[in-house]
Amino acid sequence: MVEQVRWLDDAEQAAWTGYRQMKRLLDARLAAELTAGFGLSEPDYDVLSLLNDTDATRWCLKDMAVRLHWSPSRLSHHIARMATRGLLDRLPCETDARGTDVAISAAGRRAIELAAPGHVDSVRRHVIDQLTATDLADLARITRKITAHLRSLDT
Amino acid sequence: MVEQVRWLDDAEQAAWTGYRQMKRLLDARLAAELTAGFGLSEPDYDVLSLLNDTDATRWCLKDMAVRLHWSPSRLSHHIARMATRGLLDRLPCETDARGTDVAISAAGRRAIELAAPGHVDSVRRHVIDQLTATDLADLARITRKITAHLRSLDT
DNA sequence: ACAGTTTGCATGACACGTCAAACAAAGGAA
DNA sequence: TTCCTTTGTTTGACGTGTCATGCAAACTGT
Repeated sequence: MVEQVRWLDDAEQAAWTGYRQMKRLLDARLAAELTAGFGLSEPDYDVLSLLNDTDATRWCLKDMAVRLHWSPSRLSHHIARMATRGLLDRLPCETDARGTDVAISAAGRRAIELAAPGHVDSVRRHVIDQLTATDLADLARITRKITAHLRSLDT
Repeated sequence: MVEQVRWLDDAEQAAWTGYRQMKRLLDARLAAELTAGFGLSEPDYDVLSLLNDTDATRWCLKDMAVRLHWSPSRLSHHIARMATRGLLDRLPCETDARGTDVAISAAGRRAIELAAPGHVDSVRRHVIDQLTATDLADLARITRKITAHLRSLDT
């Protein structure tokens, strides 16, 4: 007995393929501008923003992973890559001998402070400025619904 | 002279971070269900869908790349990987000795016909069913605006 | 016909992210 | 204490996507 498949109708297709196309083009564009202008990837940007914007001078990986919503493995790999580039320093955690702390380096601070205005400008030009206030509210509402649904599946 | 940076206000932040979070969670979820259920990745799915849904028994890489909006390099890499898994066959193009044609294999056809209903169901459960008809129209409109803007930059 | 350019694709090096496995330190129960 | 489990991190293998490069076939102008 084959279950009936409900394929997507035109309106559903328009939303879904629209999302997929926007995602591909937008991510490529933002990554390209960030890399070309400042030699940073989006993950680099996220890590450095966290380290630069908060008062804490050091973060342990565990807390960073939660804050960034990254897997521990991903964070470990990425921190290792960034450390070899001199963007940050790894230090042994003082309160837990298993842990590793991360601190932003002078080069990392220079990089993020140079890149931040340009990246915000990219987001503004390619996203915010293309949409009305209503669009922005709609997008926030839509993404909130789907995000909430997906988070509820993991509990 | 430092230019003034217009950081994102709350409404803009809500839309932008909402999009980024949804993207990460949604992509991870859909990829996981597709892989776990059918051993296909999303790129696999896109390629096989194209080969299976159209009347043409073979496609040349060039045309596929345009149709999928993929870079030639990406397509070449991916076709190579899929060919080693037996999902499709590579044939010399008959009208252009430089070209390569691709045809779906029996295994590839089985895979896509098995996976398609499940994948559509994933999309329906995690996206379509979470949104109202208004949401879907809003999403289509928003993505169309941004996609059109980004495409206009490449011309 | 021939030289120069363009086109179609393959390849290698690399960055990114996932999973599974490994490991030492920490914590808890006896 | 001793044992067992959990936790924090690292590592390796792999799939994926990008860029730069290489190369042969196709095209173009003379």
